[in-house]
Amino acid sequence: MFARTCPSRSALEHVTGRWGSLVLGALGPGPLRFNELRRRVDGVSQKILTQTLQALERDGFVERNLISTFPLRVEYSLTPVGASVAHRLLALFAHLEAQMPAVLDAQRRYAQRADRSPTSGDVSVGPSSG
Amino acid sequence: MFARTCPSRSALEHVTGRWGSLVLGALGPGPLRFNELRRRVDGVSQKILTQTLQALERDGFVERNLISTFPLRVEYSLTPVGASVAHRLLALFAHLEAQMPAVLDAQRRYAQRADRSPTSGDVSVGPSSG
DNA sequence: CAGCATCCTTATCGATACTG
DNA sequence: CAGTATCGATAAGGATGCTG
Repeated sequence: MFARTCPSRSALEHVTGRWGSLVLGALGPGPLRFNELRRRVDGVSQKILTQTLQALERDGFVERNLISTFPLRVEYSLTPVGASVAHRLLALFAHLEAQMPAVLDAQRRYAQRADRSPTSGDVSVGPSSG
Repeated sequence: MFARTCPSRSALEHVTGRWGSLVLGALGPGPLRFNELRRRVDGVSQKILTQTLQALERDGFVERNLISTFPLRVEYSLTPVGASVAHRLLALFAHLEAQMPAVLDAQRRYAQRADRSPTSGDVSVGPSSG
């Protein structure tokens, strides 16, 4: 896993990538359609969501169900393997949220130890053009 | 967590980022020095490792211990919060590795459903210039 | 609604040189 | 050894227009 040549590295990158983890987490409670997913995973663009879903489908974490009505409908759901991964991701999310007070406190203490200019921290999450 | 404006998103990105997760996982068993870490997290450059460690230190997941000998020595270790996060990450890693046969199988089946050209899959992990 | 193709901007990353 | 600073290549990501 720590080796670059290990095939699990690419799967890990899909699962833990910026969007992969959020998509898997969003699908945890149940199936979602493309735009539902897009609203849930706030900030993701159509292109990136498509890419992410394809990578996750290729790895067998996500299943794509095409419903050929009009307008077109596509439902994404977790496979058993994907669900087991999502379960652990959601546990990580919850744990991380629970630790946020400690994290924010650590960030404040870190900012004081060295004189970082107030704008140099990475608080940026992109422009509001989502 | 799924909202872009939530401060936990940046922490999540550090924890689940390409290198953040591997660094936290590598520090799980015990403290490591900079270059030990660099060897363990195969493929990471000096610059990126520095960046990653600084982000993790800022969030309070990693502690940096400077030992002012000659040559200079720095030991990185997990904080209690970092350890709890790393614990869950390592569980995820192990689970992911256990699922790799299923993942590789899914990738093969996916490649057959649509005629992806054999070289278009993302197997790239960069050149061998480590 | 769901997704592809294209262009273009921006961030990521790696190689190099230098400090302590 | 550990880390900073800078530069150039590359890849990720966003905006737009088009298809079914």
